[in-house]
Amino acid sequence: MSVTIKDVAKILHVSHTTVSRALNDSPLINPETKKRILETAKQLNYVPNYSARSLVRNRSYNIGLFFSTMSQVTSPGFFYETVRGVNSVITESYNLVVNGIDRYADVRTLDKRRFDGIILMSQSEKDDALVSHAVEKQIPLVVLNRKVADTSIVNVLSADRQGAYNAVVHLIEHGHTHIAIIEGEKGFQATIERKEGFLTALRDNHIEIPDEYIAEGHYTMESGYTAMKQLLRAAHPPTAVFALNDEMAVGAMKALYEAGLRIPEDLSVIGFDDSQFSSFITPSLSTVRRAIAEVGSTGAKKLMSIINNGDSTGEKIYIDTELIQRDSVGPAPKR
Amino acid sequence: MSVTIKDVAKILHVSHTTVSRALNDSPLINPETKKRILETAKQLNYVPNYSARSLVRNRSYNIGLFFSTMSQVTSPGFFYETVRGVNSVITESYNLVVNGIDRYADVRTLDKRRFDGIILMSQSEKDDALVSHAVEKQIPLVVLNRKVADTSIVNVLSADRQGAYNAVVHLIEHGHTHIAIIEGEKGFQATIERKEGFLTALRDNHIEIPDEYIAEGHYTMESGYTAMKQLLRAAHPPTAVFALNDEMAVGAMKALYEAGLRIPEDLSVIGFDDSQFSSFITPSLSTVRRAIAEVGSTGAKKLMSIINNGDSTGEKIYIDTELIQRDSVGPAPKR
DNA sequence: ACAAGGGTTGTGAACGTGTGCATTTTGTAC
DNA sequence: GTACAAAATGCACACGTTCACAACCCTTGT
Repeated sequence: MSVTIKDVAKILHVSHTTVSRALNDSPLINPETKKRILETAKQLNYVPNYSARSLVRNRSYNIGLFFSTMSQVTSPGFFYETVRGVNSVITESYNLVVNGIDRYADVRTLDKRRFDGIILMSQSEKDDALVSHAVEKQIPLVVLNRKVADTSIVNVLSADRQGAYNAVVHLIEHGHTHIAIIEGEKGFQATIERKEGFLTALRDNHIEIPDEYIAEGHYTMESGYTAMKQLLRAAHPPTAVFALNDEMAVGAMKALYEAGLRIPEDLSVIGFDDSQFSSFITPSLSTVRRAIAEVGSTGAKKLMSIINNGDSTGEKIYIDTELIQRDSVGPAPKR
Repeated sequence: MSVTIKDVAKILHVSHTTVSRALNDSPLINPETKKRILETAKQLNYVPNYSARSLVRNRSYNIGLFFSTMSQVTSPGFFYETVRGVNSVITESYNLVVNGIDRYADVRTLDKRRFDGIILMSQSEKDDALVSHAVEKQIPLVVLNRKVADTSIVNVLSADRQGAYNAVVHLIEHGHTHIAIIEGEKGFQATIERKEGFLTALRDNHIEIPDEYIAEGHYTMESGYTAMKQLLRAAHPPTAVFALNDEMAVGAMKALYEAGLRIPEDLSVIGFDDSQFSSFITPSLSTVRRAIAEVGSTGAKKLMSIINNGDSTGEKIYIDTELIQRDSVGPAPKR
């Protein structure tokens, strides 16, 4: 059926061992015979049988990229960037297997022999079952996006706190001193980090934040809309709003639009995430871009080094964010 | 190291063959011993070695999902929906391997033993190299999104023509008779299909279309913007515009906004694709949603049936689109 | 008691590749 | 030419599983 190393061997009157050595450029082979072998292998269109190779080498050549769930990922852009980042560093001899971990009935069937290593884009604490399983079974693992307690594993995270800090400084540099925040879902790591950055930036610049400048949100457009309405009812309405993600920023903009306020002349808005739509809305939305693809690629690089070199010192790596300046932020209006 | 069927066999004083039979629920086994074996297998946390199984069964248990390229996919939403759709029908025993075919130096290294079947989300004619290779090597193949000449292979396509037809009928039902089109990149299959639907709808309703209602576009926001400006300079400007994708629709809306025209009071706009941002802009954009996830899932089902049942009659399957009604379409203004 | 036959289990080879060790060939120095 | 080392090659087994075939046990009918 398909051509094997034995077929190549037979043609050249050598043993299959020699052919094997030629294909793996072993030092134990005459360069000339090696050349001959490689030539006829190519000519015969030889392709190694990965199953056989995997069996004897005890390597699957599969890298698992798992999301908490496949049916409700954070956002399409988030998903795409992650896959793209990881994919860019995985070499041709490896297969990148993408799945949601909720698709596996039992994480314990995830075997070292089925995956040489696992990259987990974690969005929920439920993933900890997989994490501890991998640790126990000594499957090389890198966790992206969500900080995990175990210090022995590699964690790649977006520096959301610093990004939020920069966003708020950006507002301050435009003269704003009345800056409100629309928070995200309570308890989420992202919410905590981003709010922390917000508060620190204000503190560093000696700006106080009254309670009425803090509005609740749930990362949805609707919640941003109602939050903004609430903020506008404040005794001294803010001149700038920092929404913890872009969806809420859009909701806030809708509320401002309805209230007859202009952006950014009357009020500046800045979001977080740089969602795809941010550049399409009017005015285009200033925001903070998380380098998701870079999170994926550095995670993948780390994983490959763990697999190949066996270095498994856990660490936490932070990937810088980028401030995206568009049209929704302007100078603070005179009072 | 890890537990094999021989380990299980040794404990129960049976042969490894018996264990194998138990695990594959073969009829050639006593239900009672089978039960005993399954129990201890579970207890030992036995996981089958896929490499070994693959080797002897000549099956990789890998399904390849290939995009033309990974670095510049049509849109994040498109990518995500595709993967999600395919993933939803792939069972746990299979690995879904995602990649761009440009990552493979030579498509001929794509082997039947490495992939039991391939799903190709095709966006370019360059993919034909892979198609013909798969046909030649008899690798089960399903091509999504792009019509391919070879009638022997399964093709799953979005019914763009019918979707465009419905969109235009939707405008006509709102009383519009002066309807313009912003075209997409010349030569693209999608452009041809959508324009065809547009023209047929007008013809069926005895509406003429003057040349000045046909504007060129390139699927970008900028091109939609300039196209709209051109359309507004017409002797009798249209009351409705059909943009062949959402990006161009947004560009058109920006041009209308600058011209002081209201949407949909003065002019209605409808797009195509239901991009993520369509619901976030103001006014929210009416559009046509392609059921990408369904394209993926039906393609995957077809592939699995080819793999398992060997039925390989080529066919072209069209997946219906869905008209998404939002706020950018209203009744035609009185003249 | 014995043959027939169904049900259940075991034996041994095979899948394609890599590797430790033995063997042969080549090269070098005397 | 011989001795020895180094280089190159071959042999045989291993990896974990499946499968064809043989072997065994037990029931049933004569």
